Amino acid sequence: MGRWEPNARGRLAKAALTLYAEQGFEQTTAAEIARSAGLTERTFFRHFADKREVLFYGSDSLLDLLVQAVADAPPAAGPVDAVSAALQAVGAMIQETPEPARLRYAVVSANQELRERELAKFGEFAATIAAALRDRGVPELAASLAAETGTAVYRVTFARWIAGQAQLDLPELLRESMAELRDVVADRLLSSPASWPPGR
Amino acid sequence: MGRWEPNARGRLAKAALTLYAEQGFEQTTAAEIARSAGLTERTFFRHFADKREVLFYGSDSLLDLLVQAVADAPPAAGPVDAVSAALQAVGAMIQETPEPARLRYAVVSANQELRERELAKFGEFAATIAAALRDRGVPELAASLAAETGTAVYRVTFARWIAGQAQLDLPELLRESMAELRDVVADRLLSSPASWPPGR
DNA sequence: AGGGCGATGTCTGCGGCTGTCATCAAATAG
DNA sequence: CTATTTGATGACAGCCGCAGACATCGCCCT
Repeated sequence: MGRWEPNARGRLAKAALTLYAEQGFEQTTAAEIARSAGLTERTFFRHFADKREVLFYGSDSLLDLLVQAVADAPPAAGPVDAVSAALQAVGAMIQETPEPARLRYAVVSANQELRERELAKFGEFAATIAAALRDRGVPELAASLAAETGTAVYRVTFARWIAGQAQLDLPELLRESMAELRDVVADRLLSSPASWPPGR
Repeated sequence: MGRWEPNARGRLAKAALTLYAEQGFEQTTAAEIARSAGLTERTFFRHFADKREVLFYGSDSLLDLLVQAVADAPPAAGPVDAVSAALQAVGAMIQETPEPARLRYAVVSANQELRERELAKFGEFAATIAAALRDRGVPELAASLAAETGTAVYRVTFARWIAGQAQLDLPELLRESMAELRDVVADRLLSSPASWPPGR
């Protein structure tokens, strides 16, 4: 056995999620988390840039999954299909262990700063997906739109999955949402007068 | 003349933008902004919840504009058209005074915390738009998807407008992006093998 | 056996942010 | 016209998030 217990990062992440869930994010100090994991506050901040980041431990691996799934899509697949497949891959992985996901979602939803950080993570996801699409030869604008739209669909759908007590299949829900989006976007300009919308 | 100079909030916002642009967000203290506006640090935090929020002074009025534009769309217009019109209205308003918008964008882009806050603001916009769509009778899922997708399109397009040195017409760019999104989403499933994407 | 290395602890300090109370001019009541 | 209330501000004290600097100490490599 080493000088220290192994997996300090993981212990901190676990302790943080527990404490945040028990007593709230704002009511929990970094020193408290560290103590709960048998470490000091200073060490906490060596492993995580700030008090929020500890809740997103492991999200990097999802980035790899996204990139891989986009790259693995058949060459003939359009950008939206590639993104859809990537999101379904993530959805399937999340669904494997729903309980931590639900707990994390509850904690994040309860706090403004955490919601902001989560949106930033989604922004990173979108940027990564867009880059992977460009690697497939998708033009810049189409790649950005497909990636941003895809993450937006994921957010909306994940919230619905949580609200449905997770009895539903997340990848299946994602496919349905993508289909709904296609219909909604295609429905535009139906029976609208020539003078509207404004502009040419 | 009153006991104090008028418009403390506006003075703080102006001083903050100037200082953030000159020396960076992190290098600027709240006390410095307050002093620059002839006030104290404590008063700064009475007017703005935190150091980031001061950069988003006035964004509430955009919310009103969005709600109004969605409500004013013709009854026959679909949700995506109503959202598109609302975004164009915002784009037109932003375009009226491009310089502050460009400066603000540069400051926000340069700092992670500020980018997070901006995403949170876009999230509020999306939630507000979705509510306005539901008031038009649009079903929950379609409203959320249209609103989130619309704000995503706005973000991508605004960045392109800025990058183009703003010689372009923002509402026009927004229309083009919406058209591109429609094409990209409609293109899905073209010539993809039956075994893909996974699932039914 | 010795020396570098990496993860941690300790100490110290700044800045963001808040609670609390005092102040004072302007609006309002009587 | 005076008394009172109100609302914005200042002054002061304090917690917590977070970071720099330095010491410690097992582990690994030679």
